[in-house]
Amino acid sequence: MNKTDEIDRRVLDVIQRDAALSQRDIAERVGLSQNALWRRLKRLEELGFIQGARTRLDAAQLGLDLTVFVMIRTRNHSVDWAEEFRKHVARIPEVSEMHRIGGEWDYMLKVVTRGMSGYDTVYRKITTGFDLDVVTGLFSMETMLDDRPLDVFGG
Amino acid sequence: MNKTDEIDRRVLDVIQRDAALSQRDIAERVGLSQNALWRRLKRLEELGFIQGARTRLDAAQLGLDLTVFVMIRTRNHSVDWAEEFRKHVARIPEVSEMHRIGGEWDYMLKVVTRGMSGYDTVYRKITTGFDLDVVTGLFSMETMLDDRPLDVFGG
DNA sequence: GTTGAAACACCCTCAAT
DNA sequence: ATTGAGGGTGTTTCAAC
Repeated sequence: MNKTDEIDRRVLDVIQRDAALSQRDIAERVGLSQNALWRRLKRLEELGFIQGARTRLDAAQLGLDLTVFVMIRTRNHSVDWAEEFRKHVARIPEVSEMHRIGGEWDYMLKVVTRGMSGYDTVYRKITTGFDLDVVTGLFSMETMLDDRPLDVFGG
Repeated sequence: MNKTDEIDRRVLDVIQRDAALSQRDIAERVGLSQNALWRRLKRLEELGFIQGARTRLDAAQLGLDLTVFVMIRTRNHSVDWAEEFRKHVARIPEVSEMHRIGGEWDYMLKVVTRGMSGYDTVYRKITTGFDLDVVTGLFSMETMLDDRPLDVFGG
């Protein structure tokens, strides 16, 4: 990691786990004064380590009870087609991630939606207007670990 | 969705996109007074819709430049074994998600780590001490969409 | 649901060390 | 790097409507 030391990592780890902490509390946890912490936070923001904060919602409580990983093989492998496909998928709010992957498949999407009928709707949206070779879903039966913090240390 | 109306959904959508907004700003966006918004937020927290806030960090800037989806087939399918395996995987900080899935594979893990050498280390950690039948990695060549907000509306 | 106000906590900046 | 302090902003809780 460039231009950061151990204390910076600890700061980043604390705030990535809880964005609601006051600067006073963060400072106490990492062993800095509130003033010194403020300057570090400002620097870390300017350097681009910090990308804003999000409130986490309970997906199940919102009725979003089904997670499906969608594997896609395409016939077209041009860069332009890929970007068009990305824009198309970006318009589907149930898609939480999209990766271009290597090997047997070309794309992998993570879909979080409302039951099988919700997935059916998403499936239709994904495939509409694009020439996809194979589309198959891997259904999550149980989310055992979800959305954990990044491994700020180590490495 | 239970016990929530359209305004609640709008509140949740606003705060899931930006946890740093003031109550005054949120209230203005959803068309409430700050006071009324405060009561709604408190209620939404009590009902469990809100699960706290996280600061988002730039993975690439932290050196976390490789995402791998690890597909695992096991020989043991008992509930106890699954829980032991979950605890084992939960101790590996590079694993950001873990799902028990149906079909050809048994588990799918999302790993975010530092290059191929980082993945090799994680691979060894995952497989140490557990009798896994097949372990294969799907490597993300490009993250096209990442960590998008939940689909609060729709459905 | 609303406005207004009071009490308090927090953020940001500056001065001094 | 630290403490201390001041002004501005945000949060929380009232009272009154």
